[in-house]
Amino acid sequence: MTKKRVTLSDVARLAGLSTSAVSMILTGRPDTRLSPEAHKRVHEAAGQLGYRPNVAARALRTDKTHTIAFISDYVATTRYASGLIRGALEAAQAAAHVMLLLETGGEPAREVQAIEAALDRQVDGIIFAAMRAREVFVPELPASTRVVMLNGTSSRFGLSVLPDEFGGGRAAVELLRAAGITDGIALIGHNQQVEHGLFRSETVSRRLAGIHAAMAEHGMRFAAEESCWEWEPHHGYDLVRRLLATGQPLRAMLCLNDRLAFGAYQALNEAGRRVPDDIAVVSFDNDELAAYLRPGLTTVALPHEEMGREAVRLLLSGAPAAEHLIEMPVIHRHSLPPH
Amino acid sequence: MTKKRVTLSDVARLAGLSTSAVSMILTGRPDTRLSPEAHKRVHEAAGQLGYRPNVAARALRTDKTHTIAFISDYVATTRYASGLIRGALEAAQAAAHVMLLLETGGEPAREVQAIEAALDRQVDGIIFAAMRAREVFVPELPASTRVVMLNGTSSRFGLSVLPDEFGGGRAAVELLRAAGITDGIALIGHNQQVEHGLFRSETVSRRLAGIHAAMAEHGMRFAAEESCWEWEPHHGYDLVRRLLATGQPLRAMLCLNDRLAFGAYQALNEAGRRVPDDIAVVSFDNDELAAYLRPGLTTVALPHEEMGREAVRLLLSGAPAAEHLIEMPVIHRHSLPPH
DNA sequence: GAAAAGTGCTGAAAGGTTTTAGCAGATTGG
DNA sequence: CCAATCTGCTAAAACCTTTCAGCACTTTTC
Repeated sequence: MTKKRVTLSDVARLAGLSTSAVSMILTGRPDTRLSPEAHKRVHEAAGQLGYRPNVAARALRTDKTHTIAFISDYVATTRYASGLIRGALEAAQAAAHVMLLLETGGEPAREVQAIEAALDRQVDGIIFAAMRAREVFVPELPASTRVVMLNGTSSRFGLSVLPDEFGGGRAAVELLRAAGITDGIALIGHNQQVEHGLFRSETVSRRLAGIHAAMAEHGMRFAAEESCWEWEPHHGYDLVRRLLATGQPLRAMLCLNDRLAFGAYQALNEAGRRVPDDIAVVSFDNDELAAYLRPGLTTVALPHEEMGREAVRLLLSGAPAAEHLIEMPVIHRHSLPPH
Repeated sequence: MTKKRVTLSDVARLAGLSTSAVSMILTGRPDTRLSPEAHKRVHEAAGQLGYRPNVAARALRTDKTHTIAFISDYVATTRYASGLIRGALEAAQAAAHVMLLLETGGEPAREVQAIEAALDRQVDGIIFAAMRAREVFVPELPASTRVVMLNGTSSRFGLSVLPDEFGGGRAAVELLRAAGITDGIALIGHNQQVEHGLFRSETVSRRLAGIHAAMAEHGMRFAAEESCWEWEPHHGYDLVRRLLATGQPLRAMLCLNDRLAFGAYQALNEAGRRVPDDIAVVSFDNDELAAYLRPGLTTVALPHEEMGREAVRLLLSGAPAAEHLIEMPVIHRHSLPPH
């Protein structure tokens, strides 16, 4: 019933060698001088017994666990999380590592607990993920611990992975231009406070900066800028309804995220305006929603999976502190008129 | 720079006791006879040094790691995953455990790898989660390993957690009755094959069984049953469009999931039918979508978080093999007429 | 009043691995 | 031919914890 695990010394016994020899051969140390014959015997014995090294024992000796910790503030509240997690998981698996998932709810006390839990298990590195990009508080940590910030920044840890929001902002404007739309554009979700960095995330202000840079470059101006604090569908709905009621002529809506765009669709629909013929819509994030809308929403995607992958690559590669920007690809669907 | 970790013997030295004594005191063994004085000194020393036990060393000795593995076929493809994961994470944390996340893509080879990776780390138990409830293939495993199936079943492991789909199906029908709707109901997404268990998941057929049981009980019959294989928004859209074109009088749509309902809304909208006044909609899952629709979609929720929580509770409690059904709560929004 | 149980603690073993130092014999360099 | 180097391998230490057996008494039990 309770089959004992097969250990190094079992293999050694079967191969007729010492455990040291077996260890060296199995771990593939380069400078070893053991005979090819010995190698063969050991591998055969290991295979035959189905030997698997005991990670705890190995960790004790080497301080390496082939395990990383993914500590995030929220995992489920936002659909964004799963992309980051999946990307990270994929890269970890590719590097033969395993991933510990920890959630803190953004509470400092739980952050400390999570870090301790991770450190106790001697993880090889920690990824700190924020679901909304922001400056993140990170508790005290031994200097030797490798850390990368994912979708967030920290003054203490310079190695971070962020979406290239500035480029994404530009891309959205270029999309409109390419469709021949240079005026009658409304910006939905814009928020004055954001630009001044008083409240919201760093990345959103970069998104706006990219948008404004591209507009200025081509001498374009928004026909309207509608602000709101939160970016949920009903905010988009309210904003666009109000905007349409003004009777102002409009050719496009540039929504700051897909949920706002979703609300915008609802309002446009109610008003009998057809997308994209009467009015075009461009947005950000590539939420799951975007594909469900009719017509499909053209949007500048948050490259969550790629960000997750890059984060663990950086973590494991020993890269120096730097800010890594991941391109935001545009997802072409049908909310822009063909050109 | 490289501060060495503080170890048990550091604490022992400071407290003026042996490591054994310190170990006993710190692990809080009940039968120990060490003096209160000693307890005090040890706790003080440990606190002062910031001692944290080395989990690897402990695991080596005790075979307990306070770590569980969550092995799922897909984590990100479906939004369902995050609920399961969050629930599991929450319960694990509450029990001072930590969770390893592994993904297999449903491929047997990767399943084997995932299990080995977990076993190598001597996890205290494994949760096998399926994103679509189904019979799951689980590779060979030492008999001593505790396993619970989450949102799926396995012939080999009888301990499983599933949504109470039968009850959920009944609840949906009761919802319609309570709103005074007993005829003119269309079932959207129904699939003949499903009921015969030829293809799709066990749980979906239970959902249908619950629906039909409740209908039969009240002598109700569907005015229409529209079938399709996949349950994405555009399927719902097509189905409902076709159905409306028949001109058949209808009072409600019972959609088998929220994405179908989403498509149904689009088709109803286009046809100028108003929800819930002209026609009511009830659905299943409580997808994120459901809250975004206007009017909000009343739906019978998949209790993913609670399922995740229950799974780790069962895993850690040593419960015997059994099928645990979690109630599907109805989420009242505004797609049914008030009564 | 002898055996048993209690007291407060310690030394050593065990758990499975990696790594360092080293051992005897063979080969090479000068 | 002596020393140095190479060769193929092993013994033992180290990593940090938990647990078992015991020590040298004192107290209780019948």
